[in-house]
Parts: sequence; structure tokens; C-alpha cells
Amino acid sequence: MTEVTVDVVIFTIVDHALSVLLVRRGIDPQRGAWAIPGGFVLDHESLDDAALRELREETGVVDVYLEQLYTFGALGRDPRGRIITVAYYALIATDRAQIAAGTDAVAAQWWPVASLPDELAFDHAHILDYAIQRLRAKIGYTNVGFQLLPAAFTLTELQSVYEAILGRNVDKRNFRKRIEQQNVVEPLEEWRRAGASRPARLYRFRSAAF
Amino acid sequence: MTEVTVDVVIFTIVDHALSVLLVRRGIDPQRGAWAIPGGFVLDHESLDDAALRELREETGVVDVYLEQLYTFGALGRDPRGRIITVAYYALIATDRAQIAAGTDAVAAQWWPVASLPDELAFDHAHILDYAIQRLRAKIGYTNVGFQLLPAAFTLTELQSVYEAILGRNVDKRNFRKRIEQQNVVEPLEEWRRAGASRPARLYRFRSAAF
DNA sequence: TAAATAGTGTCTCTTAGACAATATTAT
DNA sequence: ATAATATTGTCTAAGAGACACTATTTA
Repeated sequence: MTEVTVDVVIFTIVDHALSVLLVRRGIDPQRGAWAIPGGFVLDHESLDDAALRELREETGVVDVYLEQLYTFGALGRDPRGRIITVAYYALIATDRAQIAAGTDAVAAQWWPVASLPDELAFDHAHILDYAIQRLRAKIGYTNVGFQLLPAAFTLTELQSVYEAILGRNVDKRNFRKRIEQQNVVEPLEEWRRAGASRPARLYRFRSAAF
Repeated sequence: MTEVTVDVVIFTIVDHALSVLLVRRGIDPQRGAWAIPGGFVLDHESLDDAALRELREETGVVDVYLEQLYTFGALGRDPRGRIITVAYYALIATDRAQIAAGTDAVAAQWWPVASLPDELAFDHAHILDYAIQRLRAKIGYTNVGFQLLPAAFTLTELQSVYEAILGRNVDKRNFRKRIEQQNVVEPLEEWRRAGASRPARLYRFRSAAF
């Protein structure tokens, strides 16, 4: 009989780097390998609910951006037998990216996508590749980037998120021009001051067209 | 225990209209309702293989464009219990869109997406919507459109495919300009003559960047 | 020669991207 | 004043879309 799991690629930004949460498996198979958080779908929950539950168990966060990615069902992808997995990805704001003191996860850790561990469990390297690719594509034509920031942010911080996801530098003037004409951001009467330099205006996301 | 099915939205063009293959269910639940072809995933086959098998069983075609769409797993989507379905969509060239004399399908029929039957089984109306939406988006930045045509085709026929998918008319000159600069099409030394008018040159798809 | 469809160019507007100087704050 | 970061505009090139006439064939 076929069994179904969900795996959730959880993204956040750590030190200006796009990062994912991985857990070290405490049980066989693949004990000790790093894996994408996930688990079996329970009888009484939808796929989305299962993904949300995994997310909550690993990070404690509840209200996040979550999107289904792809369903992986190759034969032999899991040595335990016929297990297909529905992969999701989630975006967590930097100020909420705390790792829960998990029960079944022996260890959980944020990994920059630019330097992931060499050995990942099952087909998880493939799933991660796919998730990163999707996120890169999606930031080009949606506003998912805002999900990775706290409610109030500076335009430089927002640009930094885009740079982290795209993996390349972005021109400051062109970036601001584009954000402005999309009309998705609203200035606050607050400024962030850091060190001996001009303070930066804070903005918030205007929950417009997604 | 969770069970897994695949459903395959099979597109083709019939009389210049984007159409999908639907089967009339011969057994309960929802006997008599029109449904997307599909069935349970067998133990020894991958999800892709299951989708290809369904496609072959319904239409006899083997070598087609097939892409996973989304996995639907809401509670209560199937009255028989906990069944999740991995939806695919396929594109079949007009010259190969013959319906196989199916065994378990009481009846199979091409339906123009602009006038689908009122009552569809399970959540299949939703799945169809999603498939059409995906195909419309995809034709904007890929060459999937060629999959719906025979090996040799005229530019007017190609344009007609785009119009069928997009559901609107397209400017002939702009369309040809775009196709030409994409360099995906190769002229043949053959012409299609039909009635009392200037013959149209035939082209074939240059299997370039997809 | 009439009817029918094939084939072809230009102009405008918008968008994407390269590029550098001034403004404001704390020390 | 100096150091540090924030903020701002122009130009160019490419792409998208509106728009109409000529070419070729058969009946």
C-alpha cells in the first residue's frame, strides 16, 4: 500500500543569505543524514494541514506563506517501500525564524542554500533544488519576497532579500523604481537608525495583488 | 490508509477549440458523471508511469507531452474515503487524438473547455480549471503549443492553436514576428493547398529550447 | 477576374537595465 | 569634517502591441 508524506522546505534569510531548515534524522533509515522536515500525512488532515503541522512542529510558526511544490513518487526513492511525498515550501520572516525545541528531530539547523551539507537523505537534494528554482522564478513575478521580512522594513533590507534569493546583486535605483511602480509598499513615519549614517525609512507591505 | 490516484487532463484541439477528454463514470460513486480519466497508482509504478498508463489506456498514444500539475488532497474530496490524487495534464496532437475503445470507461468524449458539462465528478471541475490556467500561462513562455500539432503545420494553424488556448484572437503579423525571432520553426519545401486560395507553407518544429 | 487565404513592415509605447551624484545622520 | 548609508533620474535598447496592404492560387 502506498504511503504519503509531506516534506516542507522552510526558507528564511540568515545573515543576508537564503537558508533552509534541515533536521538531522534520529532514526533509520538514513539515521544521521540531514533531511527536509516532514512526516506522514494523518488520516484526518488534508495535505495542506499536514504541511502546516510539520511547520508548526519544527518552528512554532503558524501564519506563514506556504505553497505546494511538487509530488515526488519515483520507485525506490525511500528504502522503506512505496512512499510518495508531497513537497511544500514555506517562507518565514527573519524575526520569526526560531527553531522549536523539537521532539523527534535530534537537531535542526539553518543551512545557507549556497553551502548545503554534502549528504542529504532520500531524494531531498533534488527536492531542495526544485524548491530554490521555484522560489527564484516566483520572486520575478510575485511579491513573495515580503514574506521573508518583518512587518516594517527598509528598502535596503527588501533589496537584500531579493539579492539573497536571486544569488546576485541588484541595482539599487532600478530596484527602487520597480518597487515603487508596483505600488506594493507603504511608507511609515518611522526610520531605522544604525550607526553613524543616514537613517533609512521604514515601509510596510501593502497587501495588494499577490 | 491513504490511497493515491492519478488523474490526467488530456488536451487536444478539436475544430479550432481547446478540448479535454472526459469519461462517463460507469461505476459508483458518481456513476454517470463526467470525470477526468484516472485511476489508482499501482505498487510497481512511479507516478509518471501511472499517468502514462492512464493516457495510453484512454487514447492509445504513447509519446506525448505530460506534466505534473498539482496534488489534491482535501478531506472529503472523494466519498470513498481518504484518496489523494496527483493531477497531470497531457497534450496530444490533433492527428493523434483518437479515443481508444476503452474497457472500463463506458464512454469517452472530447469536450471544448468553453462548454464543459455542468456536473463533473468529485473535485474535477476544480482540477480542470487549474489545468487550463496552467496551460494558458505556460504557452506564454514555452513552446508547448507545438505539441498540439502534427509534425508539419502552417503558421496559420499554429496561430489557431495559440488562439484556442488563450481564448482570444492574436494579431497575425505580431504572432509571426514572435515565432520567427524565437527561431523554433523550420520551413519545409511543402505547401498546403486548400480550396481556391494561396497555398500555405508548411513548417516543422525545430526541437529547440523548450 | 473574383474569391479566398498567405504573407509582410513600421511606428509607438512600455519596460529593463546601465550608470553616479547628492542627502542625512552620528561620531 | 569624516564616515557611512539613504535617496534620487536619465538615457538607451529591446520587446509588445496596434495597424493595412500586397501576393498567390483556384474556380
